[in-house]
Amino acid sequence: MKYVTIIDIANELGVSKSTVSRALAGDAQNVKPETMKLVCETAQRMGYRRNEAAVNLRRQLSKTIGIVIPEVVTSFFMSFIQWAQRDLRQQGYRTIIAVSNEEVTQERECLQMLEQCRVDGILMSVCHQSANAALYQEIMSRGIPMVFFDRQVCGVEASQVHIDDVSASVFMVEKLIRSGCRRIVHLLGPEHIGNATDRLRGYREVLEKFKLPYNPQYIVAGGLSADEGAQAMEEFLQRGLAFDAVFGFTETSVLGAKSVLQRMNFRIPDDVSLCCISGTTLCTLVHPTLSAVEQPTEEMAHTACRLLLEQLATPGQCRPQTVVLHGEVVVRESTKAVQAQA
Amino acid sequence: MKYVTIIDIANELGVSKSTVSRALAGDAQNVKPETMKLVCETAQRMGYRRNEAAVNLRRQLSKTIGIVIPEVVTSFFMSFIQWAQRDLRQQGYRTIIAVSNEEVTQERECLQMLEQCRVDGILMSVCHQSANAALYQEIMSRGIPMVFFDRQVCGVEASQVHIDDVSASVFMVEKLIRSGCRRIVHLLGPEHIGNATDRLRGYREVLEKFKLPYNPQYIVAGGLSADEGAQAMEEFLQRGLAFDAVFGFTETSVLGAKSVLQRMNFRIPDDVSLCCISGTTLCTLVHPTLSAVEQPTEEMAHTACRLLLEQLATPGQCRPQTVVLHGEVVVRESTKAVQAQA
DNA sequence: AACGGTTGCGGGAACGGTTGCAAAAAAACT
DNA sequence: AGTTTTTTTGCAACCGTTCCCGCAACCGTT
Repeated sequence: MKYVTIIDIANELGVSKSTVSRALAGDAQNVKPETMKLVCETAQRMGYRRNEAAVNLRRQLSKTIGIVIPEVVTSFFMSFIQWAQRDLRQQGYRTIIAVSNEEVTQERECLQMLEQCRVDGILMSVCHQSANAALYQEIMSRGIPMVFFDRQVCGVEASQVHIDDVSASVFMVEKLIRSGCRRIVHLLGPEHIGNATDRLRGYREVLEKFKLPYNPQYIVAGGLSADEGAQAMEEFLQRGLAFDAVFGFTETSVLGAKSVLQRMNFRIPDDVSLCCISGTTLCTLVHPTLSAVEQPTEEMAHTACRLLLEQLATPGQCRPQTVVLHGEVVVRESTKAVQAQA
Repeated sequence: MKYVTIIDIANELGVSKSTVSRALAGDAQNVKPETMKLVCETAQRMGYRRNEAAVNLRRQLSKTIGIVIPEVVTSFFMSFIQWAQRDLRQQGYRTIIAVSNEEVTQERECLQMLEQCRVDGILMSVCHQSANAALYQEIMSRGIPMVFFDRQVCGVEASQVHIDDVSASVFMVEKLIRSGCRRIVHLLGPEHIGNATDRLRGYREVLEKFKLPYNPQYIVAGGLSADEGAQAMEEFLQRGLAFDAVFGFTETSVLGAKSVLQRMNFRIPDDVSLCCISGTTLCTLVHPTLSAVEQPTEEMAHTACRLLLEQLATPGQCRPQTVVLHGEVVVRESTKAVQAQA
């Protein structure tokens, strides 16, 4: 239970703790090579582990970045974290992960915890586009840079990185229409997630462009989870309306809808085309594989880290900037081929 | 960039920092109710955030548990973390998550980092059954309790919690045989994961019990990922052997195999039954839904936390204990119904 | 021998909280 | 009023590390 400290090492060797500290820090300027070697070996031998708490306290910074994500079900956030951790670690930063579980109050607790741990910066994907906006501002006003990724946040002057939801939607829905679909159901995302509005807007833009009627009956709240998606699908089926495609806010909800349809023996894509935005590897694991606008996860992580690291390097200097990435439409088996020009 | 400290609050109110500290700690014994109220309000107003580093340094403990997981692709570990976090938070513990990416050296770095952060205990799922065993021992000998979950670890005297892989295997394979399958391919897990051996043993036991021949040709190294599973499946198909079922070490590898089979128009389960151990929600999202022995994720998390918390409560007292949980066989669409008794 | 410069090291004050102990203040007894 | 008891507060040490400052030893130069 007792950890070895630099004082223990100092006593062991009959030198001062300053020397030990310098030796372990590799300060070649101020410590003789032999001493350095001796100290490091003794530290190794005695099983010394630096006490981060002491370092943080003294240095007034933690070399730690907090990452807040809304959920751990989809692989997107997990994969984002993996990329981000790699980038951050390369710059000597640790990461501490907090999950808000899509709940505003839990999100607040997460942020408070991160502040207590004196994180140097925060990468954040919000669970509500505006509910905690004031808190974000407060944190940033204390000098802790935040970069928001994936989910857009409203009314906060901060760096953001997300995909162009409108055009992602446009691309995907156009693909559907060009493949012959005319009555497209949209599984709408939760209204408190800004991206949902944009994706719906893209959907409507395409209908307009192709002079197709917009019928609100074809819009169902599909939530985020597979269960919600399944429920939404059943709800729509109740309405008894003809349809030939389902375009979903997110992967999981479409997969929920998919299982409902397959259970009712709809053929995919012959009877119904399926597609969504924000696809991950999951899309390739299901059958038929799911057409989707893929999140550029790696790029998003790189960008978010870059924006954050820039702010950390030049405190208070950087103006917030928003980077909009482009998702890649990947057509797979769940949508029909684009037909020859009519 | 400057945080408010208890000294700032003390100066503001003209009291000592001891009083502020006690007031914020809610020490009703030693501080007048009015003072307490005043201090708390001022702290609130000034935007005070306790410095965890200072507390940890003074208290010689961090109230933090480290969780090390091998990967972030499958939802199992994510979901485990979520449950564990809930239990631990209830007892006042924070969590810090580290990912070893299935690499022994990265796992060592993770553990070193956790030690530096002076975590009070570690929940761990290893990436190799024995490679870092000495390190685990060393950590535990320093008085940091570790509990190993899901993946078994060899040659270490520590608490573990995992499912009964042999009987899980037995149950699943028996189901296959009772549903009429006779030539069952097994996608073997990596040899450095102890559970793989047990699952293979279960497979063999059933064959023996039913007096079916064991043919090593039907065992293919299926790895962990979907890609590896797909590759293994193709490798097996090359052999040109007849088969009517695939039983896999894990979900993802079977899903990889599944996409290969479906691309080649095998009907599931009519031509080939599919099933695996260690299924998560993913099994219900694919089509046809996948029969599997489900991980009792929640129970495993509860148990692991309980074992760890017990050790934390009575330092050095608890003998290591191994808890073996039972997975639940969930039959879904990818396997045929069990036939009437022959 | 005296000089400035470099090198290598030790002393000690921070960093922000907690906590045992003593002292002061307030309350409750004679 | 004085005494005891209780409540409330302040003092100071401490946790492990960093880092500024100062000291001594040694160097080569004059």
